[in-house]
Amino acid sequence: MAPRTRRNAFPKVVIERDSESEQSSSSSDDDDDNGEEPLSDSEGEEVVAAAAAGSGKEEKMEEEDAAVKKKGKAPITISLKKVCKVCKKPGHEAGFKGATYVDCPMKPCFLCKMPGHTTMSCPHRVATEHGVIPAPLRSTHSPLEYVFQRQLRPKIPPIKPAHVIPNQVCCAVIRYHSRFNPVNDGTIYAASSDGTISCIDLETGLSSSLMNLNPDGWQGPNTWRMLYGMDINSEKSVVLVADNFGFLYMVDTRSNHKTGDAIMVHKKGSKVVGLHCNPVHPELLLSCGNDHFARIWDMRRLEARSALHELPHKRVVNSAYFSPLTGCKILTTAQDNRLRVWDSIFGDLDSPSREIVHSHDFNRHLTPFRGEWDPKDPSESLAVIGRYISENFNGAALHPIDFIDTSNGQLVAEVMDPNITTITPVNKLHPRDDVLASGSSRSLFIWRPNWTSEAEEQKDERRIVICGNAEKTRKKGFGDDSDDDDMDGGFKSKGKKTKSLKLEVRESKSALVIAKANGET
DNA sequence: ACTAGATGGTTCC
DNA sequence: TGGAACCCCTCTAG
Repeated sequence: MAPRTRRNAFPKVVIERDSESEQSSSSSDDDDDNGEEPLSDSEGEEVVAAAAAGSGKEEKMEEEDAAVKKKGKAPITISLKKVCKVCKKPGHEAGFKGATYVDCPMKPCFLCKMPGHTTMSCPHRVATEHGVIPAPLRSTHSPLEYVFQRQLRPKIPPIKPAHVIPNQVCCAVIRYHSRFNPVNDGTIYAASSDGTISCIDLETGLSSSLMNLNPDGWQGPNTWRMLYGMDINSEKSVVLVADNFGFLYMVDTRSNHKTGDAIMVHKKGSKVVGLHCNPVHPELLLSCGNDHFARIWDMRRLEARSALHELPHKRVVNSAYFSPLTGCKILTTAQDNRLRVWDSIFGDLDSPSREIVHSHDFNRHLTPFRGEWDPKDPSESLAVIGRYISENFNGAALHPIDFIDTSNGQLVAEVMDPNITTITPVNKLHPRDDVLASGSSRSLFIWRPNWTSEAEEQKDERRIVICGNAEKTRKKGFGDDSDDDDMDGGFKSKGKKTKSLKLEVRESKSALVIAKANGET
């Protein structure tokens, strides 16, 4: 209706239908020159109309018309063809078919980022090793070591403990919101996106401010400093934090005052997202950030451009951790869908010992994924990390939590629960108990091994698939469960019914801490 | 049952 | 160098 009433001053509207023969033009000076690609000639708002197949076409066109009146642009093609929502081209469709995601064939593989195949047929997806890129031989130092690596090592049976995978949900909290930060015994040091560090006493609930990077308040985004990376060096009694402009700050935990000047540890203006103090060598600090680098620093000589080593990545580095027992290995998670492992910080650090392709290429709405070491693994090879792309699991699209042997890239276990459909980018294993805490910004789950009922193993033996029962709106056992006593530094809710709690999972030195704060406090 | 919007790194101009 | 457009598997309020 509306298009017919338009005058010559309004742009021509060409409608393309799903079948090529059915074409109509609503403009008065119709010249049928619509051989172009349906959506190639305009700004993109026509896509909306194109997607609106079926009902409401006329209303859509009226809206379209109104938009055109405002802009006075010409000409516009409205396509009623179905187009791929990813590449906007007809002939195929991407998206979920049931619980299976069908990839757009026009895009590179969503997993390994290489062209020529889709995620479904990606060699890294179907390979047993889950896509490991082996260490280059030049990482060996001497001919002797080369011989050892090549000829002797494979014959030595690896001492690999049987990994215990916490795979059953024992309590779950969905919908919580909180930003605290690391915890140390009865106190929490919190680094905040408002640029402050505060110290909170868990007994009294009182907090004191240690540092404020925005003393003048909001002066615009160019000056507002936000804290991201944080760790505590208890040996040196300092809290280390880093901001979104590439600078590192230190606060003495005894005097609760800032020590020294800010040090530029990453490219000026780039976000420093992770700090980790070496668990064995207190003088070593690891940082990572948005400038695509992870850097190893000597705490005794901390100044700009004085890093001991620079570990380059292809994309932003989400996290970087020393290994928990010897502190000799490094595990990083980068946004190029690769976990990287350096086997020895005292060896050749020019290139990673291994790159493991793994889907953690988060979209911007998610907390960045962080691969973390299993602190109980004496071989320092097991790592846990949430997976971004989903798997069709009995008709449900689930995002498992992967346990990966970083020595060979093998997927040891994938943990999931049919009731948990959310992505869990942050996962933490308990330092001694077989407990996994996993969560995102809005949810938290505690997993334990399923000893009572046998885990349902798929025919594929290398994988363990779990069926559990999570209570979606209410947690059970947490706080009432005496086993939780061993959560160092955490505090129980003393038998109270736990309703809406704020939760934060964090580690302090070697301990997993689950801090719970009642909304009242 | 549907969609807009929050959100941030990257790329292109 | 800065601004704008772009972006594949979210999540949820409306």
